[in-house]
Amino acid sequence: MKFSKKSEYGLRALLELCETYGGRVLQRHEIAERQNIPVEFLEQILLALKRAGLLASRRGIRGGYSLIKSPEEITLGQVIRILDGPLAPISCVSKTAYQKCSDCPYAAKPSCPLQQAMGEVRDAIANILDHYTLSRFAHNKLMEGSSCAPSAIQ
Amino acid sequence: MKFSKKSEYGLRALLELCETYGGRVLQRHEIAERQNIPVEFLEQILLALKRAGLLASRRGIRGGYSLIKSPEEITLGQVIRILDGPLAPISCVSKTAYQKCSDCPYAAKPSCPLQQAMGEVRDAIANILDHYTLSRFAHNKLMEGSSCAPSAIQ
DNA sequence: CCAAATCTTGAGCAACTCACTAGACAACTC
DNA sequence: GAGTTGTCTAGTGAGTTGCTCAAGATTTGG
Repeated sequence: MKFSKKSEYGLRALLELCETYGGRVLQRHEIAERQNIPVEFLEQILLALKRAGLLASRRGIRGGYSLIKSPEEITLGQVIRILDGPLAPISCVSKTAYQKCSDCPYAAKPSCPLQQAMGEVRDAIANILDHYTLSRFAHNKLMEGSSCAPSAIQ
Repeated sequence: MKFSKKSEYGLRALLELCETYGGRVLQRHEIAERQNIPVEFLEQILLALKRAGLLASRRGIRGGYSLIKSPEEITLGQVIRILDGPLAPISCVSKTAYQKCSDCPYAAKPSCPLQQAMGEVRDAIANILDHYTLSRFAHNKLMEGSSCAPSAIQ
């Protein structure tokens, strides 16, 4: 039940691109250095985000990437779906990539316990991530004392 | 962002074991057949659940597995954590298996955007699964018309 | 127009994980 | 003590993840 590095890197890269939104372009190595991401891997991620219409790019010596959608319009859910595929914890509850369970004895019946439970989980995840805008996401970076404190951890 | 087959099979197996709770034991092949699960794989799952204290087993010709905790006391969250590991979507927000991000530039800072967002997701997932008891889970099987209808799907 | 810097594309790969299999062994019942 | 069950350890093939490499296309500066 993990998100991939791809999503993580993608979101961190967008954090940088948010900062220069409307201004200059960022080159892949700038993003890579600041965010500590292997540059060739980052490239694949940026290209995927470009194909999805979030970024624009320019080649050549003054080239680089830039956000072309407002950070208000982009949600974490969109980004993760682009890079990681559907959010649903099992595919029989996915709204974007539904697939019937092949081996589940309840697949044919009117109600499946697993579908019921996992559907709730899917909705909860989507509800958060599809309403979490990039601008709110980037804003967190600036706030102080909002606690990553490892005190609650064990 | 998927749950493994292991968790799925485990939950489906527990559905069967719920039915005979307090009564007779179930043999692995009975569970395997009814739930359409490869029997040797199921075995590993049942053993893990046994080691975690949810099941008891008996060897020999009258052997088999049985639930030893009440379905009211077992939650889906417990089961999934036993079989799949922590629920957290990235390990720096796990409460049961925290690990500091190695490469994240915000790891040292007072607040990390990713941690903030993923923490919310973690809490939402845990909130559902840690309050979803096995007895409520098993109950869904019996209800009619609660709709797995693929109408809302695309 | 040439050369350097950048993005673009596609292929490749080592390590890991997932889903499952196999086989030797231990314990229980009749 | 024979047969039937669970227990344990190891292995394995397919697929995914995370990353690298190399050959191109495009832009700009000189």
